[in-house]
Amino acid sequence: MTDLKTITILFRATNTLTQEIAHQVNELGLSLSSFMACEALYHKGPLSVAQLQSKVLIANSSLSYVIEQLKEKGIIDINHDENDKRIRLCSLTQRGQNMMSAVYEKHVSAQRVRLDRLTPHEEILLQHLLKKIGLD
Amino acid sequence: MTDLKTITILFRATNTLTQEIAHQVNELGLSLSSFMACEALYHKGPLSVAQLQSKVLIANSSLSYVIEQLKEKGIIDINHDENDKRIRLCSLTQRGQNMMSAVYEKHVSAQRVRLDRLTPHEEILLQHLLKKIGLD
DNA sequence: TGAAATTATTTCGAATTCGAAATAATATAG
DNA sequence: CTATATTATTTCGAATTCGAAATAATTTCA
Repeated sequence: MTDLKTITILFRATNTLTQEIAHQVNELGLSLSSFMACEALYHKGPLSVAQLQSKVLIANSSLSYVIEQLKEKGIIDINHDENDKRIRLCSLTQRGQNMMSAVYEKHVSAQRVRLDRLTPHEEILLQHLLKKIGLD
Repeated sequence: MTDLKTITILFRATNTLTQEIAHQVNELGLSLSSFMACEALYHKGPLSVAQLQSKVLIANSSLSYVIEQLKEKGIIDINHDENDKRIRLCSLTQRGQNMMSAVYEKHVSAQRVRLDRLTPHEEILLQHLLKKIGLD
């Protein structure tokens, strides 16, 4: 192998999924980044800005903007950590919780339709291969 | 399989590569999208805006902006098609050609270091699996 | 202790991206 | 032929993203 065909295919596949998910969450009035932040909070509970950043894969300055958006929409709350006043903890509001429970299963099934083109064995294999090239 | 772990891993891997490539091409004063456009022209020769769009994976309105940037930098030329005056053909200028030949091999080797963590057999397999989930 | 380094987060201005509407040229159907 | 539909591309304004610098709190260590 001497070319970058694999990267082309990787970018294309990611782009297809990204567009599809973005289109779906845009109908909730959320950007993809906002939705990913909500997803993380939905699964992990309250997280600091830095912890969120490691999930959402955008620059810290961009995340500040995203958090502001979610706060304005009443989807998340922000509380400062008692022990370390630099840290701001983000958590879903009741409204945010409700939105995610109303929507998340549908989101999963829609994406699983795609992933289920692979056998379980193939899917594990794909994860394994992607991790190999994706680690820093 | 019932979760979206695979998508998480996919997005992460793509993000890692994207960041790395973007960082490298930013040093040439190019955005990732601009570089991808140049890459396509470097390999395929002159392309219409629509043909470029299918390579670069951004919205047509965004591509107009990217093309304008590249034109201003003297990296591409734009000529209208004789047969169909709607079509604008983009091609690398001599300056653009020179830039790409000076840079492209280094770009490939840098990315191949990553991809060579896979055996050739694994790489083919990865391509195959990604195509399965990535097709529309 | 207390100055210097580190960590967490935000602010700022600029660059990139988007979707929807506009423009312009070509193709099609009546 | 000519009105209509389709195709190729750009324009517009708004949203999102970025990197670098700023701010603020905590830790380190001399």
